[in-house]
Amino acid sequence: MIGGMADRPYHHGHLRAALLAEAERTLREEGIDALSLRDLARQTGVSHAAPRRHFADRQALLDALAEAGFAWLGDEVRAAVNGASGDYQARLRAAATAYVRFATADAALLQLMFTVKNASQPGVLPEASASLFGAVSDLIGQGQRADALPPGDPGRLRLLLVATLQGIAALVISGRVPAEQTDALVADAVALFTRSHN
Amino acid sequence: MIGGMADRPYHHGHLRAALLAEAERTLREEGIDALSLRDLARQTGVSHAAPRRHFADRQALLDALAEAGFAWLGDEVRAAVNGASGDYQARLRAAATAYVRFATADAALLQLMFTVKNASQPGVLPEASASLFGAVSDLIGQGQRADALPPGDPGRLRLLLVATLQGIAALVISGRVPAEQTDALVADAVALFTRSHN
DNA sequence: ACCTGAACACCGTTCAAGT
DNA sequence: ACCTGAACACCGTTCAAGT
Repeated sequence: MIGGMADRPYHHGHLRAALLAEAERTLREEGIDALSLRDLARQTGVSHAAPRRHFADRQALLDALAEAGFAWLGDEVRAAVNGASGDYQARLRAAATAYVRFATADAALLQLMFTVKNASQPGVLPEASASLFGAVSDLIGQGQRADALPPGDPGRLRLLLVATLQGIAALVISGRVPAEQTDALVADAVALFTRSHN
Repeated sequence: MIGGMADRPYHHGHLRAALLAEAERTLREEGIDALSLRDLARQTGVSHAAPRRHFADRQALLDALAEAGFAWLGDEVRAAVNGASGDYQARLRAAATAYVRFATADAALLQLMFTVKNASQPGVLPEASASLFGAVSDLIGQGQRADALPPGDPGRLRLLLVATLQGIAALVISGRVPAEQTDALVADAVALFTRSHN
């Protein structure tokens, strides 16, 4: 045997996780068009048909990526809220900033999360996004109890807040908002929600 | 000659327009994954290499579709504003509803408009979206003059309004907002902007 | 249970050649 | 100026077979 590299055993052992990690990197660095199952198999050192065991088709892989993305974004938003000091508006701004930062750092992933033709397993993605929506729900509840947000159906207010953050992210990603204006726009959005309530 | 159908002449004559029309239909009815240059050529009755004369590559076709989409959406929003009767809030709501209706009726096209990896011709897409942004700018100006919208930089308010509409559309398209709740969410958004100013 | 290798039907893109 | 036909290097997906 020349070269001395230990041969990978016939069974990879962590193929599913390896594929997901490699896919996330490719998605972030090169965009969704560069994401091919064959290429992923090549970079992971298995045959082109091996991924089939773990992902029924390309869409199943994309769904899994979106699912992981929701969990991750939910964690980021929660961490930003918990780590922020200051009044309610400051905490809301921290959460909003974390959201938009995630969106610009991993634009293709965010887009994947908010498109979803038809999840292979119906109900999986709504469940995954519940983590994010739950974090925002907590934040809404706090704001309404502190009279820092307008009263009314918290569910609709939550949707409206997520929509606004999502929309800002979309504008930044598409280049219609220059990167320097991002923070100001986020601050404007937060001010709009907390207007005459601080 | 059997069948009697007049043979298409060697030169199609309106190939570019025919390709765009067919592409718009496919995009709307079957989504972006079903949009292939070869299939488009087939359905238009030319060889698979013919589209190359009019669109350098697949991305150039997508850019052209996005460009047309912006012009169309701008027209829709303008028409809604002009056709609405009632106070300012009613006109703003009409515009917002037109936007979201467009988004849900042609989800894949809207997504194309707000992704844009890198337009083949830099500057073409920003120019096309100016039609939409101009319509919204007019609406913002009217609102601020009538004291129906908060004062401040109209440019930022415009971005924020577009972001909110875009975000609502994204939530509806991804199925996170049920279709029945769409109108209520749009009304909430409009109320948020005009709050304590009507 | 997990992976390989060959096969099939598609793509986008290129380019010499035809009208 | 516009379109064709063959060619190239890719895909996703399927399936019998190997370990």
